[in-house]
Amino acid sequence: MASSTLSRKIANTLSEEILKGDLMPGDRLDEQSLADRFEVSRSPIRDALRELASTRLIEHQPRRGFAVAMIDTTTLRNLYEALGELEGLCARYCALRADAVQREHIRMLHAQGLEAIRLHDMTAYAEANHALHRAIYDACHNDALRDITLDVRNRLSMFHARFLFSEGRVAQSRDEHQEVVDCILRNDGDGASEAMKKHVAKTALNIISHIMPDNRKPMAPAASDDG
Amino acid sequence: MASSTLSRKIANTLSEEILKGDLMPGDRLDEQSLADRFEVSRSPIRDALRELASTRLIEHQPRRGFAVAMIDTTTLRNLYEALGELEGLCARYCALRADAVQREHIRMLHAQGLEAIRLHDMTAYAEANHALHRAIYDACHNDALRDITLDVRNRLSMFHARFLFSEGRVAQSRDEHQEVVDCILRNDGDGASEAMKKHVAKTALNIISHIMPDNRKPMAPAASDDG
DNA sequence: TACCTGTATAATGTCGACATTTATGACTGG
DNA sequence: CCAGTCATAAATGTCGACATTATACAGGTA
Repeated sequence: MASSTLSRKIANTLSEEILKGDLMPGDRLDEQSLADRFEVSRSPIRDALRELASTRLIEHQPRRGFAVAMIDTTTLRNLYEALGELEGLCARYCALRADAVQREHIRMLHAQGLEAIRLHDMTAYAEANHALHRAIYDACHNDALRDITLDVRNRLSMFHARFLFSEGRVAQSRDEHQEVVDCILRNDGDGASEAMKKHVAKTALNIISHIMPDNRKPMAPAASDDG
Repeated sequence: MASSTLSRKIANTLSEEILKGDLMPGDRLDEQSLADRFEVSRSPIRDALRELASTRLIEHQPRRGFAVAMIDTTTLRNLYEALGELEGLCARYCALRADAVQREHIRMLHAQGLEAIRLHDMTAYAEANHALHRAIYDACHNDALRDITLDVRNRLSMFHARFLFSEGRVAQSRDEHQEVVDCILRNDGDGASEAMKKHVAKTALNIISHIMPDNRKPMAPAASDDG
């Protein structure tokens, strides 16, 4: 249990808290406070923060410390545009390259999502949704592309986690997923790419439209609106 | 300029040395040696190495330190495939969105490259080449996409620097650039994307073909020395 | 001879303290 | 009452030392 280094475990903990939304964009990460909290010295804290900064979840400015990355609306739009293109590429390569096991896995994850919707289990749907996208990255047979896409998605995860589940959005998202999966299963690279790009674009529109109203502040995700 | 922190200056220095090829993939970065060399303690060295690791130019393994990233042939192919797609996207958006100043800048950089070739000044050509690609990223009007693309290109820069300038490759590259620039200047997004993807693919093929035969040190972590 | 093992060395991980700089706030002058 | 300046304080940057662990080498045994 003490196998990995302290700093890595601390980085993982902080990462989860940011992804979960416990730490909000703009929150400062005070080294001494974190050292007190984890009952270690500042050295492993510094290492953990530098490691986290590599994911761009947090930002570092010399002599001003670390803070959870602030994302303004322009950057948010750019990131979603990039994510759409990247996921489109993953979907395309996935449709063209995925092996039988991977296709079956994707089909099953989509079915799990459908079942979660039927049961109105939004937590299960969120997990299936994430797993489905992840499976498509994995099946694109390009680890570099997968990693890049995953990094962008992680940077946006705090927004996803909060705004994904508005009323009509889930049904829409389900249908979009259906189209992506259909294209992948019939080896339709162009179709999968286009369907995925549209899906991400609509997700982005949904999320940005929720955030735009209180755009005054540098974009901290406001309170969740789902139950 | 002694303004920024020690660690940032050290990171920049090391980054340049890796990009230039002074430090080769697999070279270990000993903290104490670097501390002695820069005449500082290990703390700023550690910070610099963590910062460099965020660019994936170097890798970190717990209790095993830092080393210049090793790139096996599979990863190299994947990175070039990703780079082709990313640069294709940048070229597309550039063709559709670049303003007059940016288009003129791109046209001028291409002309500089042509002039460098006429003068057989390979250093000037390398600079113009890099600046042209960089200008296309900048003109895509998506900073996130630009940063992602630049990161991938930097990870590959050490290979570019070594193998870009084989005999016939420069003329070929020049013609490919010509096509990309022509497409951009006539707002042809699809054409620019396709031309750029082809250009990167041929660059990759050229470099990989140089590396594959004499499978020298930079590559192959698993298949080490029995071949 | 080959392989396992134990020890010794050297590297990274961690710690506490000091130095430097930025930010905060009070005080004075206009 | 507001603006500017100086002083205090708190945070990050840097340092040297100790702790822990991986690596290498020597020694012994099958």
